[in-house]
Amino acid sequence: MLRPAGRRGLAEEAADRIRDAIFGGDFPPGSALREVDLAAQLDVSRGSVREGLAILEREGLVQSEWHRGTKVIDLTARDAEEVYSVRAALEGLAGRAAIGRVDLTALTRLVDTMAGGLADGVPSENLLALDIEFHDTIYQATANRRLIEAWYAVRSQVYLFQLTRIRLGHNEYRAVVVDEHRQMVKLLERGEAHAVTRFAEEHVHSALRALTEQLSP
Amino acid sequence: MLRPAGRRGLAEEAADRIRDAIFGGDFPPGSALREVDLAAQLDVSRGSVREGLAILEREGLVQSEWHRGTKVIDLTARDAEEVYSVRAALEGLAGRAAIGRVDLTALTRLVDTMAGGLADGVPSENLLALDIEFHDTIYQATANRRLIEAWYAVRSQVYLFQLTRIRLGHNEYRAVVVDEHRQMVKLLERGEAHAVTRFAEEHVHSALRALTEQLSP
DNA sequence: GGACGTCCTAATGTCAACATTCAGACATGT
DNA sequence: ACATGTCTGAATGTTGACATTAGGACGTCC
Repeated sequence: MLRPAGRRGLAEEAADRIRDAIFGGDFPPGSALREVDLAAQLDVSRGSVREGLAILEREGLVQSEWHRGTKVIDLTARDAEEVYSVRAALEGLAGRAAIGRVDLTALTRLVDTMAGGLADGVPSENLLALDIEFHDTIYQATANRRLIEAWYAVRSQVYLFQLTRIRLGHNEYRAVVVDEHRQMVKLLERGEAHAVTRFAEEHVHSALRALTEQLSP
Repeated sequence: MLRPAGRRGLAEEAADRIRDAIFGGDFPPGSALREVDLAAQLDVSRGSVREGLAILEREGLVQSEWHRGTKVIDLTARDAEEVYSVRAALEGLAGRAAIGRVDLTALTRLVDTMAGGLADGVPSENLLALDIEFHDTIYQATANRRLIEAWYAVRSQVYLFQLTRIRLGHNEYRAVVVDEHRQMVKLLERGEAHAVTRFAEEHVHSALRALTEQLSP
């Protein structure tokens, strides 16, 4: 009943800090991440920072070039399209595979918390955290390690894109989050694979549409 | 017209050598990859080997645990199911996105080479290399970097699984490769997204079935 | 003024020494 | 015999020094 206890190294720690800093806006898209600076700020060796940056590159949050350093990714409309088209395929598969395995009460609780927060005027960033946790729960339920890996490879990028969606698009996000996720729970409960797949994909595509409207003009 | 010239570091080099060794059977599934040994054999520092192993972990070929070293992945039926279900979703998306962009003559040439090799009694390993190149071509044509990344995250595992399919299953692979890929080209030419998606997914699932028949009994 | 070659600097790439952790062998006590 | 505690060796984790590279600043030549 006990999950294996995991120790962590400085690289994971560094990756966490840098990721949070990127989400927090300390390193805007396109900015350079210098290993020496990061090492000094985090008080770890450059080697550990390097390894941490490799983790973030795996998540697609940053990009490294030979002897040219690593930069935070850009957030162009094309990038959004790439990320969300892959995400749609993954969410479709995940939804299908999660039928009969997800803890529906846990999902409902998450949606209820979102609804409550929405009514109480909680900042959209917090709703987004619940949003992601909702999808994490589904992926975990599939117990498909490769699928979960593939999700992690876009998750941070999704997070970053959704943050800009929130920050640029006023209340558009708040207007749809709760309903869309509650609908997803309902379909998962009904258990029709085809319907779940289609809705999950549509859920992602609608997010993309909302985003591109704010990126291009 | 010129692609940017890419320099490479020792880490990529090390990753290539180790990957080839795994494919070649020098490190069977489950075996340990000791950094000191590898560093000595490759005549590079442990740091570079470490970074190379991180690359292979990104490809899903090996798995590392904190202070417990890295091992080559296992090839259980469950692992095959995980890899191929994700691959099916990706191939479906890739096929759809490649319509109208992929170089159909290049694909045809690949299939023809396969057919010729099949008739000439070329080893199945070579056919497999062409098989993978066929799919690489499709993914590249999509110009979707995230999709290509996701493909790279399963590609080496697919390679390894297909190698065991070849080595255990005598001529089952040779009997279907050419026809399936020629059919794929035909559908890509016709350009109906739904048909391409469905066939690409089925193509992967049939490979999974052939594989599980040889892994479980 | 523009094309070219030469430095110089600031960053990354590589390495070898040191620190830490794990897993098993062994001993001890009950 | 079993459980527990201790030790040890072999591996990984971490670090700081050194090597290499990219790209700009500068000067020269035409």
